[in-house]
Order: sequence, then structure tokens, then C-alpha cells
Amino acid sequence: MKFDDKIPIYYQIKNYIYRQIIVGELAPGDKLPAVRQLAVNLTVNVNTVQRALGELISEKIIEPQRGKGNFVTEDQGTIEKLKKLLITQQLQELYENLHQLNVTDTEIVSYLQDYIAKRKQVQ
Amino acid sequence: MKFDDKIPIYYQIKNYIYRQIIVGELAPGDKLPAVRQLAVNLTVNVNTVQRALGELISEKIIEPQRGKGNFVTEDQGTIEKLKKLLITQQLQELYENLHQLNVTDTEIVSYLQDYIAKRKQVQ
DNA sequence: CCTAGTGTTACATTTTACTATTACACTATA
DNA sequence: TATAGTGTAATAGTAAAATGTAACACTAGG
Repeated sequence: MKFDDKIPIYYQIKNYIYRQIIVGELAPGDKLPAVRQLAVNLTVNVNTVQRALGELISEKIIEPQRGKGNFVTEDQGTIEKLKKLLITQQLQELYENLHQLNVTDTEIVSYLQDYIAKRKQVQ
Repeated sequence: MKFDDKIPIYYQIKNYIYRQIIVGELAPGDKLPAVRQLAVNLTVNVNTVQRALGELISEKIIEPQRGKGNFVTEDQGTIEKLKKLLITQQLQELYENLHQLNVTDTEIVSYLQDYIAKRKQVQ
């Protein structure tokens, strides 16, 4: 996996697992790959994987079972809330960053529409 | 100044100066605060400021004059290009991150509109 | 010429993320 | 009960960002 060298790897792994859970690649109750396997897949160290998982455990997104593995929470509400939170965070980041560049509300929307339209042309 | 501890400080300083130039707080030809003064203002080390300025110099956004100071480029075109680049980068980041969460093009736009509408209510 | 203000650079040190390695604890199963 | 698969944790080492400090080079003005 390719990482952004401006952001801690453990943090990018955390978001990677967030995404898998939200899109259903990892369904509620599913067992995650073993930490050593994840480390190999992502070409990072076990401790780095563990640091990411540790935060997911604190947030009750996954539940560890010693000797068995890590499992996605069965609580669908938690996952729904997570998805909404992540979306809102993304929107907030865009909004604040563009406002700091003196872009107005209406411009933000129209710029986004232009951007999406341009993407479609290319594809 | 408050920094995000997930992103290098020098990088955040670079973006901070980008913003000041784009919104005109620093106009073309303006002299930036002295590096030691910037270090005090931002409560960071001179070398950290210098690292941020070094990249801005490489990008021709500012021009150093030894013994005098650092000056914003007089080339308005460079600044315009920079603004467009930053906006596009922000849009791309939002787009890709939300798509990874299985959010469709139309949903992205409507979520953004909702977000802006909600912000207005609060204010 | 001297001094204050400026950019530039170098060095040692500290901090943190990450790695490599090893060990320990628990579970399931042959 | 032995073994393989799992999570958990500790230790030591490396790399990069950031700091503290100092020195050097250039400019302007008295």
C-alpha cells in the first residue's frame, strides 16, 4: 500500500480500515486479517498495525478476542454514525480550507460541480 | 498558532503563507516578516520557518534578498495559478475520500449543500 | 566604519514514528 | 497435551522533524 509521507502510517491504516468497514468489505461480526498478516499486506511492522487497531478498539469499531482475532462491531448504529462523522469531517475540511482562500459558499458548490463535470469528461 | 500534530509544522507554515498571499494579506512585492519574527509569531524555531520558506522560494512564490528580507513575487499569474491549484487539490481530496466511502457524485454535491445550509442556521 | 536588521547555515540534541525482534498469553484442534 | 494461529507487549535501534544555539554574510543608515 502507498502511504502519504506527511501523515503517520498508523493513522492512514486506521482510515483504511474505517473505509473497509463502511463500504462493507468488512461486515459486522467479520474477523479482520491477523495482525501479522495485515503487517505483511501493508508492508509495515506489526506494532504499527497494532497502534492503528488499538485506536479502533478504543472507539469500539472493532473488538479484540485474545487468541482468536479482531472482529468488526456488530452494532450497525456505530458504523452508521462513523460514516456520517467521516463525511462531515471531509466537508468541514473542504469548507474551511476554501473559505480561508476567500472562496464563497456558492463558489465552493459551483467549483465542486465543475470539478465533477470535468472528471466525467476525462473518463 | 495551533498546529495539527499529524502534519509537519513546516508544511503547515507553508500553507499558512500560501493563504496570506492568496487573500492579499501579503500583496505582490510585500516584504514578509523577518524569519526570526515569524519564528516568534508562530512559536517555532527559525530553522523550521526557513524550511517552509525554502520551499516557497523553490516554487518562486517568494523571492529572498539577503540582508533585506523575503518578498512576495510580483508575478500575479503565479499567484493566480497557485490559488487554482490549491482549490483543485482540495476538491480532489474531498472527491476521492468520499468516493472511497461509496458516496456518489450527486450525493457529494447535495451533502455539501446540506452542510453549508446547516452552517448558516447556526450562525 | 559601525551597528542593527536581515537571510543563511551548521551543529548537537530531543522527540516521535517506525522498525526489528523477541517473548508471552490465549484459543482451537489434532 | 502438543502445536499452530492468534493478540499483546517490551526492548533496542533508526530516521525525520523540530529545537536551541551559534556563527557567518549581506544591506542600510547613522
